[in-house]
Amino acid sequence: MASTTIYDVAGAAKVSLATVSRVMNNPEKVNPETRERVLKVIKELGYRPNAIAKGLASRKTTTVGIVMADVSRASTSQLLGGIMDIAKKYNYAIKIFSVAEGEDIKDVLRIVVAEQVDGILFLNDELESDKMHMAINQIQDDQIPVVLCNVNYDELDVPTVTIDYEKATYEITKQLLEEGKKDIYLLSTVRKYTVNTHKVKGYEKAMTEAGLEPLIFRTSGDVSINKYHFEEFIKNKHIEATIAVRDSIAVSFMNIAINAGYKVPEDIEVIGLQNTKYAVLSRPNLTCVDTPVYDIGAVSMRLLTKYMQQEEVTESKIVLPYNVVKRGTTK
Amino acid sequence: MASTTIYDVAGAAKVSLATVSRVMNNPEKVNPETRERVLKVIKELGYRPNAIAKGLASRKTTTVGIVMADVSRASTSQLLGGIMDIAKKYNYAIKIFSVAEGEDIKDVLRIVVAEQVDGILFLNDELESDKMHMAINQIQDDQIPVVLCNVNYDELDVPTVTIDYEKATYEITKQLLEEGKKDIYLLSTVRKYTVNTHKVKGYEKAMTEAGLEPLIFRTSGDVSINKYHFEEFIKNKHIEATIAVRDSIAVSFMNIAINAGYKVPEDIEVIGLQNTKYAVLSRPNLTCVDTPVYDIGAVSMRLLTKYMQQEEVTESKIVLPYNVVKRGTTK
DNA sequence: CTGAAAGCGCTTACAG
DNA sequence: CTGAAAGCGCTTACAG
Repeated sequence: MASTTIYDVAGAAKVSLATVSRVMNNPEKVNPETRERVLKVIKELGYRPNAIAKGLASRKTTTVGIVMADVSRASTSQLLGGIMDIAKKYNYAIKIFSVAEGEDIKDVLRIVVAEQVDGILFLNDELESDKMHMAINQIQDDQIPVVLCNVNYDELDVPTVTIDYEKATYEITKQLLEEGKKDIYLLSTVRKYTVNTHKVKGYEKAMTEAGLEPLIFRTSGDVSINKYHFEEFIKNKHIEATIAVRDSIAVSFMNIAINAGYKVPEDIEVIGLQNTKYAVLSRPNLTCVDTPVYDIGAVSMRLLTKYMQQEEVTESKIVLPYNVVKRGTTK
Repeated sequence: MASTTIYDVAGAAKVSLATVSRVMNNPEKVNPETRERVLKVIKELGYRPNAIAKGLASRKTTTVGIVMADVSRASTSQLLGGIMDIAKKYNYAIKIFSVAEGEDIKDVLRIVVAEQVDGILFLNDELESDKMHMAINQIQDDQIPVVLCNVNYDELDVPTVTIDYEKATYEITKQLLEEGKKDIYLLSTVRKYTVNTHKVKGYEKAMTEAGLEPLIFRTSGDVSINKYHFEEFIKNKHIEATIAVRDSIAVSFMNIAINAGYKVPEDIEVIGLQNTKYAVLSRPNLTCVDTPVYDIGAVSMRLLTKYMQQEEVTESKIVLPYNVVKRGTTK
């Protein structure tokens, strides 16, 4: 069954294809009566313009490209949730692209550009920083709007939507310090993500201001690996509180600590910096800085639509607010 | 900076655009010397064919459409992981579409079709069953290949990749029965997903065969809701074991049970039917039927490529194997 | 093996 | 307000 084209509609409505096109794109330029007649035929035939042909003729595909490292990561899929909802609202289609481990971002980008997207969203921060810089320069040469989503390179002048992870971590560390805690560890990852770098900075600032040496323990994001790290860690260190860059790391640590005989929060307080579903499935439930990942996705997509439609943008770097959710792992 | 077109390449290589096109699509039809010359220019100019123009001219977009209810659900994003990896391997681009709560699948489908995808993948089973049937009929009328991914409508003759949830649940229930357990509850959802229907069937079969009345407790997938359900549940029932359709439900139940004074697995055994990351972040770790969600995504994408490229397909309904991972919540 | 030409299904100045 | 025509960047028979 060949699908119906603009010619079919034009024929049935006894107008030229130009008029049908206008009815769809500039209805105000068409005589109301003609317009109604065409609209009726469109509905009868169930006509929908071929997006590919439209894209070629108008040189706008109404499609955005999303570049990410790993879809299955919880934050990525939540970002996607926000992005999809807003994209739907503004009638944008979404193409997704992954950068595999070891693959060159620039290669992926050339594909994205060849796919003729109207704008690009970079998700998260698992992509190597220096390559990202080059990649972004390249896109900007191509004149195609980009927004960075949940990642922040301070030194780059690129539209960005994120939260102030440094401040969040600084504040939560300070709260622990004010309670009189001293042996506060930051549980971070071995691999250096820019977002985690900001968290480390905020933590270090708070500790240093309090005259204390920062205590950072780096491990893997993989539970089956960090488990062993934590078993050693807990044996050898005196720990009063931990703040983890990811909830799953916080929960993994807490489970090991409790199994080793510690009480949470009485002996050790534990805090996560995300507020994912892990936080409400742990026992006790995890206190968290709540980072609005869905919103970051939604806002970044909205920002991108502004650039694509050449609307005026007053703020190109948007920082969303966060808040703290107190649960059972803190006093 | 306007991007380079096939004309630029043709000009620089002193051939016609037809030859450039052939070099890219049917290299064997081009004289080796000419081919090398063109290839060299392509590399120099960094030429990549405009995917949109190519799609229009060839009526193949090398793009697949993925239709889903909710990206942020863990199983969806894992399916996507498998899909993306295989799609990349076969050079397919991916467009994602969501069906919002209350939205008509047919409306979404008309968009998908207008976007000119070469094939469609339906993810999971959150879409209303009767509407799905109509939707699938519609696509098949449009002659566009479809594969169902991690969902199975027995009564529909549509290519499908899934696992045998009924058998898996039957077997795990039987194992508990053989240990002498009788008060074995199935924790399912209030909303009826087809996949869960299969799980219920397998469970009921095992219980009935053992001469026992099936014991099904239905609750919400939302932890903040099912928590209260479980508090009542545990007060009023005698429970020896539970099997949950989702890991998060299993963990949520287990936390309530332990807080109420029960020991797991001594008093109550708990089993999940997914094996997500939740299973290794619970205390104790959750015994699970391990369902290979990534693989389901990968295999379904591979199957779809076969249909799109008109390769011969020997099996249109693929059932992947699963296995059981014993951890701390069973004896 | 190679090129000229038609066509994919639209949009968009340009006339009228 | 409407239509004829050119063009978007490719592919693909058809000749040669």
